[in-house]
Amino acid sequence: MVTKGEQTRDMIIRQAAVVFNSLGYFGTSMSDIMRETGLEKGGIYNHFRNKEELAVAAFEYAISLFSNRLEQEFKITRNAADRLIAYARVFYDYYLDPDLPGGCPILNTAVESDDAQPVLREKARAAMSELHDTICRIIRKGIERNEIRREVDVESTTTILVSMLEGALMLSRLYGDMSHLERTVQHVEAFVEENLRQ
Amino acid sequence: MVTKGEQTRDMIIRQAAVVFNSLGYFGTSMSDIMRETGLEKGGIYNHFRNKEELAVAAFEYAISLFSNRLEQEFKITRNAADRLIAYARVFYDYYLDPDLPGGCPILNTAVESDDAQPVLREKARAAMSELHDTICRIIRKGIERNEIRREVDVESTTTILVSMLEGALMLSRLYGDMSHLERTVQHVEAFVEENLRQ
Amino acid sequence: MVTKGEQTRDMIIRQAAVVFNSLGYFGTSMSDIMRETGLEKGGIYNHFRNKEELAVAAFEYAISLFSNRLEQEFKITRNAADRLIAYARVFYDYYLDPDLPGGCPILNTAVESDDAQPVLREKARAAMSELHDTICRIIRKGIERNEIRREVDVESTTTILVSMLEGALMLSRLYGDMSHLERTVQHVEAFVEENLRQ
Amino acid sequence: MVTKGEQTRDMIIRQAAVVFNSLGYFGTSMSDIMRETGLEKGGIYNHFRNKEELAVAAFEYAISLFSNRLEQEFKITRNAADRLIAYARVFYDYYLDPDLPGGCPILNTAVESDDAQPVLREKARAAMSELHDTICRIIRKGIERNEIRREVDVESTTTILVSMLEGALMLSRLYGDMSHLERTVQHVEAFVEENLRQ
DNA sequence: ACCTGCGGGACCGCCCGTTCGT
DNA sequence: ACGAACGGGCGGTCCCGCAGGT
Repeated sequence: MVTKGEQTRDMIIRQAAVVFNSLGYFGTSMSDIMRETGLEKGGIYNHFRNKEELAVAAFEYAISLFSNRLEQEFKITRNAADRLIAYARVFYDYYLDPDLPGGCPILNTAVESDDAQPVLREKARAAMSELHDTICRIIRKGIERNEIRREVDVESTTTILVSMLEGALMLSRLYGDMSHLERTVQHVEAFVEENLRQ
Repeated sequence: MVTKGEQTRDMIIRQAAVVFNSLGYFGTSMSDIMRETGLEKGGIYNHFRNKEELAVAAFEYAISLFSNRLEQEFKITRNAADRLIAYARVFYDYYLDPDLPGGCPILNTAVESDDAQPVLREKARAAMSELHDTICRIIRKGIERNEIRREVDVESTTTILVSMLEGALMLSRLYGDMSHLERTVQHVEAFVEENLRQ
Repeated sequence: MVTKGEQTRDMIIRQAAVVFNSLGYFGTSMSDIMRETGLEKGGIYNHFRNKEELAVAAFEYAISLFSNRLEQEFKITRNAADRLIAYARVFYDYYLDPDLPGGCPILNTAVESDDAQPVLREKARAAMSELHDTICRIIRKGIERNEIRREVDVESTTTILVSMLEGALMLSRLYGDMSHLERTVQHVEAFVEENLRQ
Repeated sequence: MVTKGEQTRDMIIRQAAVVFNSLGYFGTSMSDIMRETGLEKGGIYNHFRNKEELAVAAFEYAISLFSNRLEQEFKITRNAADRLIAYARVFYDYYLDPDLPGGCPILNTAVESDDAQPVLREKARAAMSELHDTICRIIRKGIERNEIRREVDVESTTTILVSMLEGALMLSRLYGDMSHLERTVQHVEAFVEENLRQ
């Protein structure tokens, strides 16, 4: 059973995720959250001890949205090489129709959180590692299943794929121009076919 | 002749660039700048109308530092294919020994500045375009000089190179682990030799 | 029911009215209000969006105090000619035992508020118009009731009475010498008897 | 001989008088004076020890302008009764074509200066006394010369005349409506003819 | 001798994140 | 869940002294 309080908490998280991902941790004030949720300060602080705790919850929610997209894609894509292409396309689709405005939450948090925000930084690391590991696992499984060439350097390829798409999403968002992501997806497709697929 | 005021102004910019690139625009307070410069508020606001004007000056200074590195590298590298590799290595070197702590100022500013910071956003766009155009020009000249293959898609290749290295620098910084940049540089080297070099 | 917040808000207004009427809008700092109310900045800004909003509320409170005095006098004075004399005496009494130190709030605000303080200026205009209209109405009713001579110029007489007493209060306050108001009240009495009373 | 320095000092005073009379002592910043004079801070502080000293000089200059007007009128008006009317008309003319925007400097200073501005307050008192004494002297001389009735109360009449016109100028300025001063001048004319003139 | 403008530091009005009584 | 109160920090402006150049 879901209590009223949990519903409110979830609503706050959903709304806060939008604001935090758009304006950043420092750029977002609790007043912004108040406006967006329609709650008073006390109502929010009832559910979260402080701004950071809320930001962490919102970040994890944002990550879960993106992960769900990936899972969804991977459900309908069994071949490892295809999955890597699907992964690239998820970034492209995410740009066109994002769950949250403001770009990739992991990159946003990684860039903004410094030594003064260790908790968020750690969360960003964990989320990025999760993404990295997912790609690694796909490649490794692909090698096992003879869908991907045996000589491929798993770690290195993963780094390339992740870097490229994070960078391309950032570029497309900076210019409001999807062509950067478009080209990157095409490049990933060619790269997979020429260098990875068995 | 350089007046005392200009010297002070430059000093403020240099110190501010460090802080802004580490903590971000919102994360940086004027008190941080005061502490770093050793000046009082009045002393700083004598040279800059407001925080944004200082941030813009600091950003432009940060960009100039990175550009100088690139130029320096390009001075000792004539071949276009070698220049692209040199470009990748500049990111790697920048990570190991950065002019400013905090990573790539362009990416930082691109990620943090939203619709509420239009001036900084535009500056980030301009700086990124400058970088993009530099790479484009190298490839195009390489094609003219028969150093790079005729069939190479200039724009697309540039997007890939820029995305990959911005993304890789972000990854290496997030983990404090240079291996991401290392692998990316190796990948760029291979990519240049196999796909670009004539 | 009166909430705690309303009580506090009223208290702030009462205290602020004292300070604003003494030191003026610019001369009063929020720290002055803090000291007087015993509240912290946040406690005050909870109830008023900004200094101007507080100043307006304080001004309206100050006006209401003076209006109450007038009403009180007019309750016990039915004859129009007597009421005009009572009106003059209210200024005299107000000097001797003011609700707020600092003189006439309307004159203070009229003099200090310029084009940069349009809201306060408008409030001062409205309050002065209210006062003017009150005197006008008394004279007009007095003419209807044959208490005041038919040939009296209502508007002109009102202007004279208002000007004279505002000016006299200012003079008495400038010198700390009630004789200016004393003489003016005597003059009003003579003026009413010789020129106005039927 | 007038040195360059004295010229500059006078120019500063003239410009400052405009600003101080418009915005008040607190409402005027030294930057306002800088903008108006075109001088730098040091250039101003060379001639005046601090803001207050400048304000005092500007006030005295403003007073002198008004006094000159009065003197001018009194030069061409020998009869005492006529002089009192002329005095009223000077206020009217001053409203229509002021030497300085912002109304009567004496009233402005009297209203704004409180216990925190003892020097300005004293200057305002002195200037008002000067005006008061001038009117007193006219009436007294008028009595001596049989231009004004013997039984007139000099002090009281002066207070009435001064109060009325200061008040009326304030009213006309508050509303931007000269009719208040117009009526007051007419009333003074009638008052002089009926009550004062021999 | 005179002016310029740099730098200081207190203070401004305001908003922040937070606590706690209701 | 509200909203009053907190207290400190925000970006920014103030007035002013003083070193240094002409």
